[in-house]
Amino acid sequence: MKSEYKTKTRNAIIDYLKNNSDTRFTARDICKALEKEGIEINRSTIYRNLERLTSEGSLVSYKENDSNATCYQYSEGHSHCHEHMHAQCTECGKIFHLDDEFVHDFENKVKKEYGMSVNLGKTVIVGVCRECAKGK
Amino acid sequence: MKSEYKTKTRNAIIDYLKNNSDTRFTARDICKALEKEGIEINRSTIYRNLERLTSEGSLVSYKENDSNATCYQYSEGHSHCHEHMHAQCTECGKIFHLDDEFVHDFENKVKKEYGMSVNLGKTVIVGVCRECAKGK
DNA sequence: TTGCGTGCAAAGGTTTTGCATGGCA
DNA sequence: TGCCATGCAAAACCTTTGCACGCAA
Repeated sequence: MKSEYKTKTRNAIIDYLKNNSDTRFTARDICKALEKEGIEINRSTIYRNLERLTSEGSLVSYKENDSNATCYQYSEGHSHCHEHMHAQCTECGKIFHLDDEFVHDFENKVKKEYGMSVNLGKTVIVGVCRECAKGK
Repeated sequence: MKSEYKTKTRNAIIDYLKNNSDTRFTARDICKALEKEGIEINRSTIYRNLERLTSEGSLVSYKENDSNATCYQYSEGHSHCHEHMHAQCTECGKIFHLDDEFVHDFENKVKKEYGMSVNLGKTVIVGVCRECAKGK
């Protein structure tokens, strides 16, 4: 059992992600963004905090196929993100939380037809959102 | 328009992946596996071939959340992998090709409810397959 | 012979780790 | 004061790239 301290560094990171909750960032992105705000945080510290915040459920993390860096995004207070499916726009990075009934229908079909138990929390539907589709 | 040669190296890589088509490998995995068979191939060459084989559609590639390396897997002659959804078992890595009608129903629901146009080829459902579930 | 493929070495980028120092409780 | 967090430097990895040489056609 380990206790944790509240530090300026951790608050700066979580605040920045919270205020930009519709965007995903790499460790590098966050480092540079905070730097512009006059907050200099070492890259190692960024990584250590991102890892902790992710395991605490405040952030979601994932890899993109066209980049070698891990992306992080604020999870918008969805404390039960491991219980529902997500969808992400490849253009803007926005994440949608799919907690509708039809998702469970889909889940059941996959189970029935392929014998696979879907892990909702880890599954990310990939596509293009309405706004980005319009913008083209 | 560039022509391409058939080489022992490329054949060794694609044969290995073909003979282990239910498993995903990193570049490192492939390098070590072939080494055990007495075939030494430079890591750069592995990467260059994996990239080409993927763009040709012989392989599928993706990132896993718990590793920083790109995974590759033989695509089993599914030449239209960009047209249907996939599901992957987190235990054994096996990939299922979901080209059923219920997937399109799901796709339509996501479009209707969230305005998102699903990219079937890039979407991977995550879960645990029947065999791995039994094995536990 | 022509030109693509490979090996080698180096470099670039991401992420991790050890250790001393700094800061929260 | 007692620990946890941070900064710094170094290292571990993954991946890419330039160049000379090798090999397929």
